[in-house]
Amino acid sequence: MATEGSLTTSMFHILMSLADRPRHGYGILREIEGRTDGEVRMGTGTLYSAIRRLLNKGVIRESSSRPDTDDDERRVYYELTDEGLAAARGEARRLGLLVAQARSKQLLPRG
Amino acid sequence: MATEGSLTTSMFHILMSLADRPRHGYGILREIEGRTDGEVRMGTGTLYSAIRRLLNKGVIRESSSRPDTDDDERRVYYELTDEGLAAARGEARRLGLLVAQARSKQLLPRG
DNA sequence: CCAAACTATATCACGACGCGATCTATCGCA
DNA sequence: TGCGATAGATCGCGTCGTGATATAGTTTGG
Repeated sequence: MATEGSLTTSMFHILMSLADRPRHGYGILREIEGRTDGEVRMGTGTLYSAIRRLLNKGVIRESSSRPDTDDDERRVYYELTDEGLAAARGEARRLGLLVAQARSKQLLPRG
Repeated sequence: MATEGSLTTSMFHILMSLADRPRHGYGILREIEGRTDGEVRMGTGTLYSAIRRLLNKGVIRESSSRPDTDDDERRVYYELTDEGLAAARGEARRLGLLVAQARSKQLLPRG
């Protein structure tokens, strides 16, 4: 839709994963699965193509920080840019409004 | 993503419009714009192609009920099916969880 | 000790979807 | 009469999600 700066659900999930700390691709996958109790399972095709697009948009970047223990040299770490944090907050705000509207339309309990 | 029965944001907006009463295409457009304070403006390309897909999915159907006043014979009215109401509630619930997660990641005020 | 499962990244092709542009036609109003 | 709003519809382009497939190192259970 013509909603400035809005993100797809996949992209928002990825930004949410990176909101608290840098993570690598596969780690993002597991964080999403864990956070959503296994309800959301992103495939690697979705993940890596979304990462490429997010890099191009400038909302994430490769991170040089790596864990001092349990590292794996194959990993590529990513982190939010300032624009990425702002984009994530904007999308969270939009979704919050959407949920409030759903509640007022009796689509949720305590509406 | 591999999230059973999930809807795109456009589709969810349309189902929300139909949650309280049947509406016609152009009416859905204006309801969305009004409900979101003009932040979301869906084009007719998005609208009518989404309506076709929602009809095919069986979540909306053409409605025979028409307003007794201020009608316009050009209009085509739509309403939610039982499956459509369930789908809208499911999506609202998923989005609510997503917003709660965003809040716990400090992406929203009062998090 | 070896196979299977897991970790990790990456690409491809297909289909679904968003979206602006464009078209046709009617309606309400000045 | 003429113009803007209402109303529905389609087209093509570009974006995106997705499963399949490939490659390869690591861990773990039997």
